[in-house]
Amino acid sequence: MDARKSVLQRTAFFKNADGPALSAAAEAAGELALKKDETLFHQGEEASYSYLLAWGRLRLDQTTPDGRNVVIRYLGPGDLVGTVAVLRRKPYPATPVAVEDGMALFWSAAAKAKLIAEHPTLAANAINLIGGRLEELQERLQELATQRVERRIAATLLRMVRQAGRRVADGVEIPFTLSRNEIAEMNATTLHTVSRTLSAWEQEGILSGKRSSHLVITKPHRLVEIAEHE
Amino acid sequence: MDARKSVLQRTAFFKNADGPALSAAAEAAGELALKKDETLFHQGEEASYSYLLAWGRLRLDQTTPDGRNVVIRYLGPGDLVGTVAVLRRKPYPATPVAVEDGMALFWSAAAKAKLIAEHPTLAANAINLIGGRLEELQERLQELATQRVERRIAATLLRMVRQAGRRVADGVEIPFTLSRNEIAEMNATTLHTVSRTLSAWEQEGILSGKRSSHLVITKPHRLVEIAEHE
DNA sequence: GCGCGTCTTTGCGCGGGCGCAAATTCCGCA
DNA sequence: TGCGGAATTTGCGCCCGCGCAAAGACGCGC
Repeated sequence: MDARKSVLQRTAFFKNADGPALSAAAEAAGELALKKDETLFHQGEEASYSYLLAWGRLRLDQTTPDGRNVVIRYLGPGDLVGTVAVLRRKPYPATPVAVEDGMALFWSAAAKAKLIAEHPTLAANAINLIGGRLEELQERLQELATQRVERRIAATLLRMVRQAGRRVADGVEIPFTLSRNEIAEMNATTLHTVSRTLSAWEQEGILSGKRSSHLVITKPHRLVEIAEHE
Repeated sequence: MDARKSVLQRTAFFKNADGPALSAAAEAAGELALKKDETLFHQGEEASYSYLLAWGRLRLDQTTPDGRNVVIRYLGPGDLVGTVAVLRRKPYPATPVAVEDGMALFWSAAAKAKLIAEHPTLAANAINLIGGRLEELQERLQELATQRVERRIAATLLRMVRQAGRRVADGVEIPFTLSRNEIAEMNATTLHTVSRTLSAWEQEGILSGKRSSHLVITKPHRLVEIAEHE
């Protein structure tokens, strides 16, 4: 239990939370081990549980009625999952899929609502987190609306670096597998176009890493130029 | 003051709020009359005030570094404006412009934070509202990513009808001026393409209303077909 | 080590919708 | 009522990026 509390304590959602809040949360929580490619829940299901990703990484997918897929965002340690749906009493709007092994804590809808109602700090933190996502989506919407594919891909990679990047010998690494298709679904384009673009960048020595090996950005400044130039 | 309370009482943000919450809110609030084309604040400014639109209608604009404009959404009576930025202590991410005369109530950042911290009901309502916007944006992102222009425009008009539509003799009216350019900026396209599309629809008798007169959708079911077909 | 399946690369052609430009219509206002 | 400016319509050509197709590379299990 104390181990769990120390996990919670490090997350943005529990930032500045007092002892009682932490204890109540830790007691009411369940734990769930996640293996790569497993899902936490499915888009459209009734929202019964709210999750907090302790470690690992998730891809949040949204499927269109006609079966196409869009990647809404990636989630990392400390991120809330399914919380908005639970608090709004609406079906989950998307499906979170593990892209690597991980672990999540979860609460029933009632427990989560109680937690937030009784601890204003948690409510404020939730608003912060959700608000941040809202603004990120607004930014992406703008990109999608005004910029061409190459710039969008550059911006997306930079965003991944910012959110999950890890320094390595020859640059910055995105520390999990990211297929061409996934990059395409993040950028409203096709895997073909992504492939062509990344090939060109590899030629220029901007990045490297094929297949299941992780992407390494060797010249982040060049990506910034592409994302911002004109 | 009581008049103000009765205004507040009807909004989603104050839903289920108890007497003390309402009184505190009403006392701390300022009032602001809005004329068409006036702005509440500007994108990039530090967020000092949080607003609640009492009546009227706003268009939320986001400008790109290179001067292009994107319409994030329209806001109607009862909507919160600038609240996320205030609570996150970040600059306003967009600019709200009045598209018709209206009135807003406003609170200082400190007053708003206090209000939410002391009244869990308000916190829950805020999460609901912000969460709803998040999900709407996810839906739009998906549309933008997977559908062609014609379907996106249809979906946008239907959304406007849902949010602000008013029944009239020959169909449903969108009760404020909506230029071709504004529709374009909502749909990541150009006013030219919007013009062509609406012209075609007018030929088919799906809708009518030119220039400064309001759009009237005469055959909403046809729009639904276009938005969903295939 | 071999073979199979999946992911990736690359070529090619086409088309949706942008960009530019000009004509036209409508509105507000004097 | 007439004028000036802004919004809208429409034409036309071109280009980005999709769609299809096929080949190639890599990884995994047997």
